[in-house]
Amino acid sequence: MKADGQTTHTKMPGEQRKAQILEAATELFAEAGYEGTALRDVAERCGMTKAALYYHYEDKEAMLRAVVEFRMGRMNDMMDMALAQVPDDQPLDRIRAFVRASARHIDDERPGWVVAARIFWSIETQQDRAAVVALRDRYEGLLRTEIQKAIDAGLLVDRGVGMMALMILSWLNYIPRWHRLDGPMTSEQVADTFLDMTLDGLRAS
Amino acid sequence: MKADGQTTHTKMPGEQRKAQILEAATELFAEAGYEGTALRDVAERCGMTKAALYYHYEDKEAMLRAVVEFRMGRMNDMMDMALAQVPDDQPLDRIRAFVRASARHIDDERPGWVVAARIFWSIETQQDRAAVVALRDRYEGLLRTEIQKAIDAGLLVDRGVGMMALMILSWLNYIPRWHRLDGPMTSEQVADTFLDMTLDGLRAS
DNA sequence: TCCGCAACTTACCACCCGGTAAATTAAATG
DNA sequence: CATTTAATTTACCGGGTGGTAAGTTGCGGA
Repeated sequence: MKADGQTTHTKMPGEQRKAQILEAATELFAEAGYEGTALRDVAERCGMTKAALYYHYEDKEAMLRAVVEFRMGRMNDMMDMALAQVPDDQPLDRIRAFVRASARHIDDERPGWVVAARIFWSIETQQDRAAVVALRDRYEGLLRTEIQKAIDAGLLVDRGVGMMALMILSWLNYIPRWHRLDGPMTSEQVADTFLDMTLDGLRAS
Repeated sequence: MKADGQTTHTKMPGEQRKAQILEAATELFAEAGYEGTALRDVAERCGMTKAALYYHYEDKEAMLRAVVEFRMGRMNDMMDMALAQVPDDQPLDRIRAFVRASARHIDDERPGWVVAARIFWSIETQQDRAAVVALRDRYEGLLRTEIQKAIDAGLLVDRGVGMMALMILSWLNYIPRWHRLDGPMTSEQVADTFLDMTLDGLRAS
């Protein structure tokens, strides 16, 4: 029994705790990076001790792996849902759906996005890295597929699918670098504007 | 005198040493980040002791500040030189010169670029941060100026100078994230392609 | 020649990190 | 109510970090 009258720590079922740790770690990793985040801080945010984390995750890197895989999976799920609502034969609309859904995700779950886009490079283990890269490729592949379809349908010029996708993904991924959630535009509006510019070009006719 | 027959450490004039430290720190910061870099490693790469660093720089953050300010200044110099070679009344050519010079810089001095573009966020002190942000704004301002001139000359449509600059800077800044120096294209070629796409748009006429 | 100062080394400190072992607690089970 | 076990705490460790104090080296100038 505790000597003083401090609040007794409540216990939680393992599954619930793991999820809680995952979220805390996501936020902290996004703020301070993987190496910049101390396990003590993760524990504190969960209202428990650092040592207790080791009951749920083998070590720090296992935590990182879990966080990244969860976020990447979630991102792919979001994209699938967004694309499912647009007819298969409207590639331009599907591209816009992809871009919009990504931007919405950037605003709604910014820490999660940051982890999936930036922090995952901190994974050192070759095997884990490969698994995560595969998920990332899947996400990017969704966009490439639609671009290819749009080219085949004569809707877009062919500048090389890879380059075209890369340019869109570049300004998309770069949004969280400068966009403020309390600013005048949502990320979705920004992405919409960028996509218009990308499709129509900046040159005066 | 040293007890054994080890090579006596050569001394260097302060200015030269400071530059050497700056370069070593730049490379290490770019590789492992600010927090991920140990001062001992910086010292080792310079062939000296960790403690000796403190003779030249007050502390680690002062080193970071010096590194970032140097790189930002250099970047601005490069842009000035590149722009100086294009007539003032050819804003489209000047935009291309800006983009190309930036891309060349990305390949020629990648660690320096990484420090100027990413690592500088590690500066905690508000004052130092502001000074560096000012240099960054100056760089971006050069592009915005040319875009505005191009709009005024009727060469570009007006989608908002800020947004237009932001889109170009996005894919530019994102290049080092994926581009490999040993790959098939130079960053300059990539940037050239991206700029063509940005100006003319992806949509089939 | 010797002195002075710039440039450096050695030795150390306090602190924080990730990780571990063993004891302890809360809660479900019979 | 006793037992079990999942969940957690306390106490600790080795190692690496940024940073400091005090002594040492070597070169340049009077």
